[in-house]
Amino acid sequence: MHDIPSLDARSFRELCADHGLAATHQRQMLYDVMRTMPGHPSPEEIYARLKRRIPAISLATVYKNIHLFVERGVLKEVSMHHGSLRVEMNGHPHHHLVCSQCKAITDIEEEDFGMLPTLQRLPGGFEVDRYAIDVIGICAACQKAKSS
Amino acid sequence: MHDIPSLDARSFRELCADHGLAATHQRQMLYDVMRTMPGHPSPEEIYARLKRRIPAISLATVYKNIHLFVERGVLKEVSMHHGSLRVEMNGHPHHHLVCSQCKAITDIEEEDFGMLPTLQRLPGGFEVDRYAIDVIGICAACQKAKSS
DNA sequence: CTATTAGACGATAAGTATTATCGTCCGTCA
DNA sequence: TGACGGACGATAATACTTATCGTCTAATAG
Repeated sequence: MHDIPSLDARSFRELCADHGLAATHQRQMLYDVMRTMPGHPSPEEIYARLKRRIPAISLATVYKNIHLFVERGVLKEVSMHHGSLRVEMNGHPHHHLVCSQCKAITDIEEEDFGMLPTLQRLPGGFEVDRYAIDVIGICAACQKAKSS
Repeated sequence: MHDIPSLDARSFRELCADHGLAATHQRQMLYDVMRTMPGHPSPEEIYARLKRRIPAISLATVYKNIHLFVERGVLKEVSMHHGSLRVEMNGHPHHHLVCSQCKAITDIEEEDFGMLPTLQRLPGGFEVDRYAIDVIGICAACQKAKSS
């Protein structure tokens, strides 16, 4: 178990400057809490822990700043599919093309991949069932909308 | 534009029998609506369309039956990550190991893949940014829990 | 073909997760 | 130092999903 080195205020200011964000105390603490929590905690879990450092913090601030960090490219979302329940009717093995702008999902057959990933090392005891590949990008419609 | 052949009542009954489900009218219409809607519509969108065929249908029935179909293996979820917002702190290129039971997410470095997928064919105009690979299976802890 | 019964249905209340609004406050720059 | 813009916190509002419960229907045994 090794400690995660703490990000000093100076480099946090630089990070913010690079992404056009004001370097506030709340943001630094939020970032630090996220950095030191293992796994991929939910906003609620982050909030609970952050509240221990800044009791007056609000959950809305956590959401607002996570979204802001994502918008400005400081963080990425784990998945593009977290809005609502979606299911597969397509029986063949296939994967997805996901537009990061409009979130549209298009199926793409497994045969259209020339190569499939193969895992060399796995954490002990994990039993693999299948792969799900998301190809993330910008769809034709959103590109058109952007350039206009 | 070709029509999607409609599933007749007989084969729907077989489908249900195979998965231990009662073949109700609502379920058949739900299944049929989902089958004939393009893309991956949300439960609300499915409900809206289904309501045109069965005005008395309830949104709760849509949710209940989608879940039931998923449980029994008739359908699959598009993504394992639709509970709540999760973000990435991990800077390196990496992917995820996802337990389909407990939904835990573990990072896995890109180097641990011997081969990365390559796309041969793309729908015109889609601009690829990156790949996100989920390796779906059962984690060690859930296997232990299952076997005990 | 009918009676029985488990499971399905629909209405609706409740529970999560998330976002918007708004008044106030703080840091920066003139 | 004063004005301004962005950030904050409280809270209301909204979206999404699940639970509950009384009624009804499909499966099936006779």
